[in-house]
Amino acid sequence: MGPVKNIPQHKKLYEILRKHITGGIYKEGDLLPSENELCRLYGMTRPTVRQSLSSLASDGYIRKHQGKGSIVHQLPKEIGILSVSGTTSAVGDRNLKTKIIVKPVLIPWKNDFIFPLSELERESGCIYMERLRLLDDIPIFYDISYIANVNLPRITSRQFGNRSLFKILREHYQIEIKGGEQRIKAIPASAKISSFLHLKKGEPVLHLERKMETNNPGLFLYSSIFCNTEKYSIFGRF
Amino acid sequence: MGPVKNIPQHKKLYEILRKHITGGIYKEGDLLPSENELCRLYGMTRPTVRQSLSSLASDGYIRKHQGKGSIVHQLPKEIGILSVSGTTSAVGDRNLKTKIIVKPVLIPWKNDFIFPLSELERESGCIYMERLRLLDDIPIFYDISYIANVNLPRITSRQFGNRSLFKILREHYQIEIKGGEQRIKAIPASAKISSFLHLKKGEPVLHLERKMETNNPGLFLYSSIFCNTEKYSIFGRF
DNA sequence: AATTTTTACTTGTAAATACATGTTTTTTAA
DNA sequence: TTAAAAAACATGTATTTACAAGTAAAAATT
Repeated sequence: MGPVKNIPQHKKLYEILRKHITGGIYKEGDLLPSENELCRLYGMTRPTVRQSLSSLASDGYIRKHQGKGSIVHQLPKEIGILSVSGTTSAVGDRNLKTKIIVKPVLIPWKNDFIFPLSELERESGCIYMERLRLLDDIPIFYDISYIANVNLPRITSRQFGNRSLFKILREHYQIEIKGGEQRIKAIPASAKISSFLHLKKGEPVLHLERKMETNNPGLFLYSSIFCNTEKYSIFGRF
Repeated sequence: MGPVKNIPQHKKLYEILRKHITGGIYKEGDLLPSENELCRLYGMTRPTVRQSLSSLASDGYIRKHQGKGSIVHQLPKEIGILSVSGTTSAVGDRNLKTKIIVKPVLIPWKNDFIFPLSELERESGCIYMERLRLLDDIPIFYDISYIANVNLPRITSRQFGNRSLFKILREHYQIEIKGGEQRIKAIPASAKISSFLHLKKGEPVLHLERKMETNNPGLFLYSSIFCNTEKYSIFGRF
């Protein structure tokens, strides 16, 4: 068993309400119970409840209105930590598949890597993998992931299957994504990318370069993602 | 004079520290004064100081590390509320120009507008404008803005010049952007877009559709933005 | 009956306090 | 001299209390 962490109360309530919203118990436009009511319901004080609500608001699950209350907001569908919204209809519960193109392997970092690296990261080497993600059997994301090889024993030999990389990192290594930064560009599809994403060469592709921070300071996940945005858009809040 | 609002203390400190960071008083990697020190310096209590710091952290200006302190983080250059990072060098203090293509005019909303509209917005009509924004005389953004015509007297006759639309809304109408959502796609440049952005027709263009929330509930800004991302990337945090 | 005022309830801001937990430096002991 | 222990200091979590300000419903007034 991994180390059982003491989860703070405000995080517990955040998770409870988040699941109630994503699970449909609270629907879009619904008014959440008032802060004082949540205090009574879950035995917390108002500052604690407010911390949960403010996290939910900044993550886009609710809107707060002074004098009114907290109103549930519509959510996009999440793939990994990328949100997608369909251009014609809602993504909903569509068929989501992941295909491993290159299984995790340990390689040296490239000299001109897309983000600056720390010495420790450079020395540790790079765990590299490529994945293709499909929605309704249409390839949407071509994903190249890079992680520094620090404290991730046996990761290159793990069975990934359809499970998310993030899930494996969380469950086996207690690593959670806390946030990150990204650069976004529109580029013409290369021969390789176009074949993976079923596009013609030169057609527009969305390119994301991301650096993700984890609860382990010093450990970052990097990814270079190519998206076919013909039918779906990337959705985000700011 | 417009109504002078009581600005909360945590917001004041947020602004002070934000300006110190963007102004270079605190540089990247610097350790901010500790929470208790900030309390003494600005005569606030720790919860108030913490609220400022947590806002700065969620906006990407600092990173907090338990036991260590708050560390200043590198920032991208902001254009409007879009961040840009150069692919070759930092954007820094480059020449930024705004060119009005279509001056603000009042028109009816299109039936198939990019976002769903409330009845009040539909009835009020739409203030429409088009702008081109250049970095070092290279056109980077082609911007179409839509605002519902509610409580914005004389806006169509105002002189915009180089001033930001956001600045005018803030200074003359006390309207501030609180956040929003966006859809991102890569599309081929149309004839019109390609001529504005100095690209060939069909070349990849980044397309953003944004809905921005304001401090006036019910009032939203909408924009459709086309970006030339050949030399610059859109930068964001998540 | 319609309008205005009051009241109750909502979230927002802020202070004072306490203890937990992670990090760094200093002190102490081997 | 080195290594372990303690202290000092950082942020994290949580409670209690108080009042401000926005909203909506109830009550009073016209």
